[in-house]
Parts: sequence; C-alpha cells; structure tokens
Amino acid sequence: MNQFEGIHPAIISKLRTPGNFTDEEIIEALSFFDKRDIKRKEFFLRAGDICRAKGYINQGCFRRYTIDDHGKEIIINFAFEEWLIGDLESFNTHKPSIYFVQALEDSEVFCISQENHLQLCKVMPKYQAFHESKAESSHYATLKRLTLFQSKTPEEKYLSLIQKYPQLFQRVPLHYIASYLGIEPESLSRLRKRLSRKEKKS
Amino acid sequence: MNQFEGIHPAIISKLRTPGNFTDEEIIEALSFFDKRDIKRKEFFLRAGDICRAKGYINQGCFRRYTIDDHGKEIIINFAFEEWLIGDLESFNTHKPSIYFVQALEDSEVFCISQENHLQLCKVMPKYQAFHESKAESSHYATLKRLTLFQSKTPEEKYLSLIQKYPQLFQRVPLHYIASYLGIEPESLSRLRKRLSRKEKKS
DNA sequence: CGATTTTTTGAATCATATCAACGTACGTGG
DNA sequence: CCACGTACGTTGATATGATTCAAAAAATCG
Repeated sequence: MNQFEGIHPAIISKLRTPGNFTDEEIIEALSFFDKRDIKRKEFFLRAGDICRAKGYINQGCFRRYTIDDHGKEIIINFAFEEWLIGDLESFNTHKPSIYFVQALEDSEVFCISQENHLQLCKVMPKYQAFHESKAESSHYATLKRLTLFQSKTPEEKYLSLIQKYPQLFQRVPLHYIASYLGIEPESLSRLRKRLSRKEKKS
Repeated sequence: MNQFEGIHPAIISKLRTPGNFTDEEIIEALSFFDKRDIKRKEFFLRAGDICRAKGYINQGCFRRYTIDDHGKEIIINFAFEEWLIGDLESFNTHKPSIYFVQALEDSEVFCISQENHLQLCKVMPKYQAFHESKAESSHYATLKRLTLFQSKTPEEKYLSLIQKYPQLFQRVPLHYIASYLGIEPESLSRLRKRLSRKEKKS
C-alpha cells in the first residue's frame, strides 16, 4: 500500500495525520530515531535516572508510576501505540526523573535521543512544532484530568475511564487501574460488582 | 532605589530575576502591557469567552474555577501577586474557555493581548523563552499536583497546602479552599477541628 | 504443573457526604 | 451608626462508601 508498510506503521500514521508531514519528511525524521525492543516488565526509564530519550510506542503498552513516601506505587498513566513515553520534565531539564516507565507487554519503541531531538528540531521546524503542540495538549489534558479527580467520586472516575479508554481493560490488570484511579484494588473490585448489579436491574 | 519603584514592582521583580531581563528589556516589554484594575468579584475571564489576554497580577488575588455537570463550582487554583492569570489553552487555541477567573480582592493586573504577545515574542525572543518556560513548569507542577490528589487523603492534601501556601488562608475563604481540595466545606471544618485537637495533645 | 500474580470476599473501622440548622461576621443601605 | 440581609463557618445525625487486614479463589506465566 505504501513504502512504509510493515516497517513502523504506528509512528507513520501519527506523523502523517496530526503532524501533517509529507512522506519525504517522514523518511528524514525517522532517520533520527532508533528502534528498540523492550520486553514485558523491563524499564524504559527508572526514577533517579535522567531521561535521555523520548520514545514513540509502535507496539505494546507501558505504565508510568512513581513511588510515594510510604513506598507505594502510584500509577500516573498508561501508554499505548502511537503514544509518547518518557519524562518530558527530565528530558528538558536534564534532572533525574521521579518516574518509572515499565513495559506491560513485549513492546517496540522508536526512540530519539536528546541530541537527535535537538538536531531534528533544528533541521525540521515542523517537527519542533509537532513536539511542542504535543506537550501543550498534554498539559491541557492533565489539567482536565486533575479537575476530574477533584470533583468526581471513584465510581464516576471509573465510568469516565471505561468510556474513554474501553480497550484499557483488555490490556491492563485491574489493580493497576485501581492505582491510577487513586483507590485500593479491593475497592475497585467492589465498585465493579456494585455497577454490574445495577446493570442487571436495568 | 530604581527607576521602576512605585510603578509596577511585582511584575518587574519577576522579569528581572527568573527571566533575567535587563532594565532596558523590561521597559520595552512593559510597553506591550496594559494596566487594568479589577474590583472584587469582577471577572478577568468567563467560561464561554475566548481568552484574548494574559494577565500578570501586580496586586490582588484571583480564583479560577469551572462548573461541572451538576452546576457545582470546582476551584482549579488561586493566583496572587506575580502570577499569571487567564486560560493558556483558550489563549493559544482561540477556542472558548471553560474557566471563570474572578477577583477575590480589588486587584491590579498587567495585561497583554494576543496580538501584543505575538509581537513581543517576535521582537524579543527572550520573552518568548520566558513565556514557554513558564508554561512548561506549570505543566510539571500540574502533573505533580495530580499525583498528590491521586495518592493522598484530604488531610494530607490540606497539610501539604498549608505548608506550601500558608498565606492562602489569610486571603481566601475556607469554603473555596475546600473546593480546591475536592471536599465539602463541612468536611474541611471537621478536618481542621480534628487537627487542632491533635496539635493540643502534642 | 507449580508458583506467582491477580481478583474477590468478609468483617470491622473510619472518613466523607448529605441535609438541616444554627451562630457569627461582614458590609451595605437606610 | 444601626439594622438587616447575605455570606461564611460550624455542628449534629445519619448513611454510604473506602480502607484495612486477612484469607481464599481464580487466572496467568514459565
């Protein structure tokens, strides 16, 4: 169908449509990336390390989490095909990250180092704009998610999540989702039971 | 002490120190701003409107909030001297905002319109860098606040807030703080009572 | 298959939400 | 300057849902 077919389809479609890149630009941009295989449970980034590369997921699934004062894992988010992984703050400031980014499945990621990223931004302003607009919209999304957390009950948060990302539940263990929702696994289990009873009645 | 004394001290100090602007640059940059007085309870921005200006608070205090599906106000944040107000998302995308930004005291704000902002970014790259780095660090702060919300009890959130912004409690009604913390005013009242009892014992 | 991970269930406890009511403080207009 | 009304904060009673600790059941991985 096209010259990229079978090579790295996910990243291509992302650059082509929202980024509005031409095929020539895509080829050039991709030459700045390295393909990396990351096995289930392996880490793309560990807290304490400086994030020296950004990764676009071509295949697979990751979780980002941090560890609180009591040693408990707090899941910040999940990431799937075509998403960006890493820690932009550490990537940009060159300071150690507080996040772990771990594969939940055997995954394939296209990585771009800090040096290549700067270089590519220089030679291709369109890429820089692409990257900046990603960072911006991520900011807006985070703020909206914060508002959701602030004003909704766990049940409402759960329903909103299942509506927005139904595929999440096929790929991610429930106790991770519980952490993402800010509740205990037991509570999520009971919440789901409650909801399924309600469903039956209606 | 200096040529700006008494004119608009708050914004000056902000540009001088974290922005590393020279006095000449400060004078030039300020010519792109308009001073605006906003009385208590008046709005800098209303949901539904497009945010056409950013404002640096020189004097006063604001709250930003949105209204949820049930008509309830959700307070996103407060802002004081030297802080930026408005809605960056609406400012950048030219889409209607979902936020209200309302003065909690009679206030004085230095405003820069979209046009002047673009112009100033063009003629003074240092200003653009300043603005972008603000936006970035705001993003990182939002993500950290989200993590706090996700993993901490209301009591921990309250303690963390009072530790970080003790001056908040002198200027903002408690029921607004409750909304910011994502709890009901009654719960905040009881939480504070509980804590003051604990304090006495120790 | 065995071991580990994940999910569910039970029981006791605790915190928050809700609805209602009361007291207090504040500021505006008469 | 006082009085009234509105905004703010507190308290009480009750119900609901989340946490915790413990254990068992179910699913998954190697």
